[in-house]
Amino acid sequence: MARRPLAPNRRSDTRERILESATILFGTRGFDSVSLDQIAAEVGVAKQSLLYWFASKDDLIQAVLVNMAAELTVVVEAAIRSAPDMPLDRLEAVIHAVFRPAVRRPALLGLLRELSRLPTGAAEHLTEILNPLVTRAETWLRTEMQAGRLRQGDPSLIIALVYATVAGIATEPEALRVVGWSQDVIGLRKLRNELTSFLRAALAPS
Amino acid sequence: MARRPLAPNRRSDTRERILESATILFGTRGFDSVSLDQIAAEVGVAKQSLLYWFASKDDLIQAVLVNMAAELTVVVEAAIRSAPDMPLDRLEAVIHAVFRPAVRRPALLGLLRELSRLPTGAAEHLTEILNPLVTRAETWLRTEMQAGRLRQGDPSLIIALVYATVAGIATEPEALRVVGWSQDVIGLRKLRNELTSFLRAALAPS
DNA sequence: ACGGTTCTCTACCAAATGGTAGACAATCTC
DNA sequence: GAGATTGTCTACCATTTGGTAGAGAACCGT
Repeated sequence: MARRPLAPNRRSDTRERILESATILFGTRGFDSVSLDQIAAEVGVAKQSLLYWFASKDDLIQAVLVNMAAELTVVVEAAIRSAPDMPLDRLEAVIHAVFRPAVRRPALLGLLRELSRLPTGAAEHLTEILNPLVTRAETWLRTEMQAGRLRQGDPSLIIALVYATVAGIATEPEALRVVGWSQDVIGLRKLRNELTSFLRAALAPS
Repeated sequence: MARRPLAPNRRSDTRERILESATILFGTRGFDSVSLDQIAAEVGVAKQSLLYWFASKDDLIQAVLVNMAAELTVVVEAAIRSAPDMPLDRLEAVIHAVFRPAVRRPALLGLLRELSRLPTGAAEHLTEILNPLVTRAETWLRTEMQAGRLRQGDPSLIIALVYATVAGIATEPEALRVVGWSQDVIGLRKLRNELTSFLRAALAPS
């Protein structure tokens, strides 16, 4: 005796609502710390409805990650296309693009922190999506360096450092409270700006 | 019928062995993903021996964190005392000091990533230990800036950014494999060096 | 020698977890 | 209107989890 009748439109939006809630919960508290029951309660459905849309918890995790990777890809690609031509300005535009969805939904970047604890099989799928993005950024950096518009350096290392910093910033603001800061002093936006100014200083051609 | 007789020396070293194994497991896989059974198996004792030395899992977590914080404090203080007088050199020495225990035991920095998921009550205790360290670094940076030996900036933001980067680097190397890098290309040591060179570029007096 | 302390163990337990089976209602197709 | 499809639910289950109870061995001080 299903109490909630089907929505008037043909397809239900339950899948999207599950993905959204799961993204937030997984991003803030981690895969293993969030149970299917908690996600279901957040969405407002029974746990078995989750398992109707996603065959297992690992499936749901994978879907959340692919979703996040796709969203990041879109905003980054858009930023690259529309950004100014000067490499440092373009770099700043991309950084801002990465942070923009996170300003509205900080949990998105929190997922980056979880990349080291993927369910088996999810890694390959994600690599397929993220690797082209990274490779593209790498070749772009290298080209600009050879043109003398950026200081010489190892593109892989630079990207890795930026990635690590963004993932680390995503552990905020909870972690920073522990060492004695408030969110007012250290905000996501301030940290993003500090990161870009660091990048400018480190990469400006000498 | 305890099969293993007591060690010849009076105090058993079980507590230390538990702390060491718990540090590695918690640091690599997170608090919630590691069960007491797994830690006990790693140490080679029964789970109930864990609960003899630590009243609960939260107690063990807190002990691990306090241990880590104390170790970090020691190496940082030592680096500050013995480091050269030039602020950028001293900064580099401190960064190296923070990474040194991690080179031998990467899981130690992984704990930083877990600071946002503390059991209730552990936060205050940790703040007591870490906050003085941060405050001291902050005032030191401010003094050097006023003396014109470092570029002007917000000390809190700089420290937060460095902290975020270190915590992010700690999510390596697993996470970086996902975006298509090998550990050979991006190592802990290389990232550390890149971080210090970024800091030098960003903080050198103009 | 003996009683207390220290330390480790086996045996359980209640709760939570991911997942299965299957009933049932609303809708679509014909 | 009949049957298939879609979507949600209740009921249940095996396993794992953090934690308790308590026995017993080795060692200590006296």
